[in-house]
Amino acid sequence: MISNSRAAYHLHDHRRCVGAALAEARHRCAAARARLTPIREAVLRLIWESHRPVGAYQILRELPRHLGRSVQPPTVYRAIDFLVELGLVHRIATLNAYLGCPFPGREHSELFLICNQCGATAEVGDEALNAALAETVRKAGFRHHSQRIEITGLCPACAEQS
Amino acid sequence: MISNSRAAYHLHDHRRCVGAALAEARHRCAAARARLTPIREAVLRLIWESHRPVGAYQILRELPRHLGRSVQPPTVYRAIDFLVELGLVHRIATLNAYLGCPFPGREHSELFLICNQCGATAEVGDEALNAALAETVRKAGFRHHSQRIEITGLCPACAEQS
DNA sequence: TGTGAAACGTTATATTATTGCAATCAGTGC
DNA sequence: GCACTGATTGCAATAATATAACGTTTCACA
Ligand SMILES: [Zn+2]
Ligand SMILES: [Zn+2]
Ligand SMILES: [Zn+2]
Ligand SMILES: [Zn+2]
Repeated sequence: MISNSRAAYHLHDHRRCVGAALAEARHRCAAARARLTPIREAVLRLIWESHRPVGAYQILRELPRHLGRSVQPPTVYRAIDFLVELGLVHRIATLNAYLGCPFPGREHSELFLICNQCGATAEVGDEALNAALAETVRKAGFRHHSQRIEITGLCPACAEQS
Repeated sequence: MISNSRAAYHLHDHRRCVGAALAEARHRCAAARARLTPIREAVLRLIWESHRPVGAYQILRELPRHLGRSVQPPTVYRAIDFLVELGLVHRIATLNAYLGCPFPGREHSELFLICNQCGATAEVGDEALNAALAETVRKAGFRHHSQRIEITGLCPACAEQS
């Protein structure tokens, strides 16, 4: 099992999260012969400002802080699509929002733990869970392409307060 | 494990699906002292015309067929919200669409198998899977309130053709 | 330096969902 | 029956999210 729940829900050195995400982004772009343009990097940095999913129009509003100028919706959506395509960012469908992937390219369950108190969202990958899910799906006669698991509840930090 | 994949993906007597859904709706409304008004019933019937999720504005466009007159978006959304609240309908977040629940009130995994060829979508409930998922979530220190699992791929019927 | 594909700018529009308030309706107690 | 009350619906406007279409610029590569 792989998870970033420690970082997502507790005080930590978030600069390391950002640094790792950017390094990984550069690495994966190079590997895919794709370009991490200023706009794409600015969007990625903005998404990585927290462990909370960010909406496209929030990105649109706040991008000038990172980019020095404003852009139009298609530009933001193109950057998001690019980052999602490369596996650097996930779309959280129930929130219509986007979240940086803490471990691009590694074992994935597309499993997200969304705190509905503070909004912090962790990602978990679990091989055993994937196997159980695949088996359930297979029993239904279904050919499995992609999956997405969104859990809402209380993160450890918020649960402690209540 | 409970599933409606047989019905969802193959030829069957769909009138039975509709009849069961309506009977269940009446039953649950009575139990909750809620009213299955003509609008709500028409929306439920429309959603149950197939095993494919239906968008809110598609419902809006087609509702006159069932209701004899047209309505405005808030009316449709209110009816949908009511049906979702009662567990008679599920929202498929990745499609922004709504699907009738084949077994309201029973064991739920909120697990949907969406065929991206024909659009037919089955629902599965699996206690073992729920347990595995709950355990994974618990290990991350998260307090689990609700879940939603959306799988895309090929249904048995479409897989056979390819 | 040319050249083609990728990236971006710009305008407009599509799609999905909600707010706020007034009018109406259904049941309840008298 | 009749007033009261909360639920439901009508209606107009608007918010929030996402995409289409097309021209221009940029950039890797030859
Ligand atoms: Zn962090
Ligand atoms: Zn990820
Ligand atoms: Zn059916
Ligand atoms: Zn269901």
